Amino acid sequence: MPEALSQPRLYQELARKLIDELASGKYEVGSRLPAERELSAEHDVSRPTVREAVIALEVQGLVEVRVGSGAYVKRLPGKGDIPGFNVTAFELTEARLLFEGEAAALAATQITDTEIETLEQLVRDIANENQQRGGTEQADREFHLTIARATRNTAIVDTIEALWQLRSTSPESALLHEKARTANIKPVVDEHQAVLEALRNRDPAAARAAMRSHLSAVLDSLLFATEEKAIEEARKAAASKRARYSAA
Amino acid sequence: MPEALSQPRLYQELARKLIDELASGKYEVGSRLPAERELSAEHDVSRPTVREAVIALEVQGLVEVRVGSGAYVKRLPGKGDIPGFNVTAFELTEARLLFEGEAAALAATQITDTEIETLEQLVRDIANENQQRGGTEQADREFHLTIARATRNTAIVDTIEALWQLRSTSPESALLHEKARTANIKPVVDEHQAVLEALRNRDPAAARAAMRSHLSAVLDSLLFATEEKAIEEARKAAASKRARYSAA
DNA sequence: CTGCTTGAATTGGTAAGACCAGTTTTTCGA
DNA sequence: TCGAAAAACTGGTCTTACCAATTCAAGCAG
Repeated sequence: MPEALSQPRLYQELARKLIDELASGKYEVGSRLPAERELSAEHDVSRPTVREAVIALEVQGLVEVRVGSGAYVKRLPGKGDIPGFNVTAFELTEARLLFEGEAAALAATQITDTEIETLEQLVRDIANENQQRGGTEQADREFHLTIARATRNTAIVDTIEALWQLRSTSPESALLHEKARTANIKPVVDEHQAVLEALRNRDPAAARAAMRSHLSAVLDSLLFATEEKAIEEARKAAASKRARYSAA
Repeated sequence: MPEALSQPRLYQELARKLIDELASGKYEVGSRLPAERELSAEHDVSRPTVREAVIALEVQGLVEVRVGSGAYVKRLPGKGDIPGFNVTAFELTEARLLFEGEAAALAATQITDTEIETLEQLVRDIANENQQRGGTEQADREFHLTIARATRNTAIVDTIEALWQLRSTSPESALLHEKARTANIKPVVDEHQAVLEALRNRDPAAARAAMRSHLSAVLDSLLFATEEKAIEEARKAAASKRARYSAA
């Protein structure tokens, strides 16, 4: 089930090398990368492979290629650009606690009756999903994204979508969530119901509080699902960190 | 200076087509895309080009290619995945107002003295950047990212990095920001200084307020820089929206 | 008939070579 | 000295070829 690591592909290896070189400061922003033919010889791969790697960087917005001129550094890579770097489920949920809380508050000022109805149906769907063993969490995701869309802000929708994608991208994160979820069913429905209620009343503060409360519960269940000693320390630290933030 | 649109590349055109097909529901999540050779014939391009397009989708997490088997749909594209779809500068800044405000609050509970010093230097750098004509805003970006890193949460850092990247990705957004920035220099330094002061005092509520105030001012300058009639409506709507959210 | 083995067909991975179309640099004549 | 033509360079794309992993069905063994 851990499904074998996909066989490494040359272009990914090369892309990784290039990103590392960028991160190491070998090339400045605005400077030109070596020509494809040079990189080809330098790393002992074919030109198509170099092209594939460069395209990978381009899609990530790291470089910009100009026809007939070359590939230029657009920005330097951050941690998020280094493949194999996984955010933990804790970090992810903490980020959602902060961001989705605010999104819910903003949504409360913009949401339509139609969207409220959609959310009501989704809460029912979530209850159903929890019944079956292999719940897909599709309804859960849709619930949160519907709220995001209710902010009428594309950037916010994109951001929250990205966070959900991270959740499935990071294997560790996905597993831990599944483990925690199956052990803790009913509260989830109630919590979503509370968020919905606050939105129905167009109460930003209540929506924020309900969403934070929900994700705070998720965070707790994650911490609970982790029993290793080493994590125990992190657990306490996280709780204390959250307490100080919430108090403000 | 708007520098001509980069000559279209075939792989991008094909990637766009494929994304549209995914969005239209032609392929379900988990299903397999046609073989490279088929797509090659179908769209009348060479196989290398197909490979480049598929890699573009892969880097965006839309598909997963399995050696010897095929490319499988991993998730369906959201708005953010459709090239040419630009979030407006307003949306972007509004999102930052929400998210970075919270990040600053959390950072206030975690930030180190060293980081405070770094921020002090960055505020000075920002002042310098504003002096020169073609300010790069590099220090500005670094200031905000340093605060993000002080949250000790990778997901938060990634998110805020992504928002800054969006800013440069969207041409419209970048232009408007530049226009607004040159017309409004000094306040920026003061506002950053206020954020820094709150962080120095480890005051989450003050940090949140200062950051929101700063981005609120940015939002105002953006609105001010826009004079078209059509936008005037949106301007009032945005202001009212923000007011209701802030009041909560 | 069932189940396992085996090998052909399919599919992605990579390389090499060629030619085109822009861009940049060099060269050389006015 | 300056400007225009030419050469060199760079990315864009195609074609062909062969390798490696995966699939799947035919065929053999039980």
